[in-house]
Amino acid sequence: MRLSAGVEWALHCCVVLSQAEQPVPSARLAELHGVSKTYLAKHLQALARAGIARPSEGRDGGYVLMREPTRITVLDVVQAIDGTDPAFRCTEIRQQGELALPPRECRTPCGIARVMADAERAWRRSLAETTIAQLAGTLDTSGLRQILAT
Amino acid sequence: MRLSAGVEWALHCCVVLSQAEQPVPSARLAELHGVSKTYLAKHLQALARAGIARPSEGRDGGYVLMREPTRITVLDVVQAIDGTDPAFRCTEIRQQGELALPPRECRTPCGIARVMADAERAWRRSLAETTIAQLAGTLDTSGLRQILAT
DNA sequence: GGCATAGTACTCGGATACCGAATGTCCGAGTGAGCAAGG
DNA sequence: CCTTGCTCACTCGGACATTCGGTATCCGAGTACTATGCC
Repeated sequence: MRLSAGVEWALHCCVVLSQAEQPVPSARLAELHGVSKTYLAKHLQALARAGIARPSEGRDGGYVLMREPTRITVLDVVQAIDGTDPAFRCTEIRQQGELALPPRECRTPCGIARVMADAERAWRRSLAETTIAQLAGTLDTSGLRQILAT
Repeated sequence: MRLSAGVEWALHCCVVLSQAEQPVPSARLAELHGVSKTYLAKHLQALARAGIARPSEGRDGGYVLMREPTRITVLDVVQAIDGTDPAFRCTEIRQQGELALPPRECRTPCGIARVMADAERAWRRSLAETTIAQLAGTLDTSGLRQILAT
């Protein structure tokens, strides 16, 4: 199980955007973090599709957060980049092969799928407990604000 | 984020093995579940490397669980197949690019990495709460035992 | 009848192709700001 | 001085290569059972 590197990029970008008063272009965000400009742009598009950031075009354009940083959770960003599909997908192999169960015994979810779903719920609940604002609060943002002003 | 299909296969196989009194060959396990024999064999090797199942060779050989089903958790199986590497890997981009932090401010883990690690801990804790024995207890094993006896 | 031995069929194990998704890159369409000219 | 139109640089957005891990397969090495022949 592997999480896309874009998740890390997007989270850092959201922290930066939470401190910015003006739109920040994707190329600028990439420079600030030392990552690929074009590939970061792709992930920022995902943030826009999810309603987390809003792009503005033309000169002096860039991305702006659409909600207060206190109302954007880490889970929101992770799901925007990585999608909302569950990591574990039950293929119902209990209905396949020699010891296949009859369909009428499969009205309730497979026990294995239930355990995996519970674990992912716990994972999502944990991620939803932290907001972008809290992340920004854990680090010194004075230097960040100064750089953004220029 | 996507979990290997082998995880589902391995969990089902462990449930079957928990009900078997004799070694069960990998090819037989594949038939029982209607999955690829050779690919399942690969995952069973992973279970063996993790000390969950033990293979015996030669005729009438096969796999046997190495511990009581009550002492094998779902997490054990998931980590045997999927590995123990965390899904989120911090690449320390806070030390890269224009707003790189000085190394002395990076003695403690990045706040983002901490949040992600906490979530994965919650995920693992949830998976560790269920054992193979409990999974086997949720379904009717009479038919399974009968098929295994033949 | 008991035992040694050779045969055999069955098992696992690692080395080898294949495929899809994540990663990374490029160029074109669109837009807003700024400047210049005219009133 | 204000308005209006144009220009232009800058932005995003989607379409196009490349790399890597998961998926799937095959054949060889090794072993335990079994049948057979001998004592």
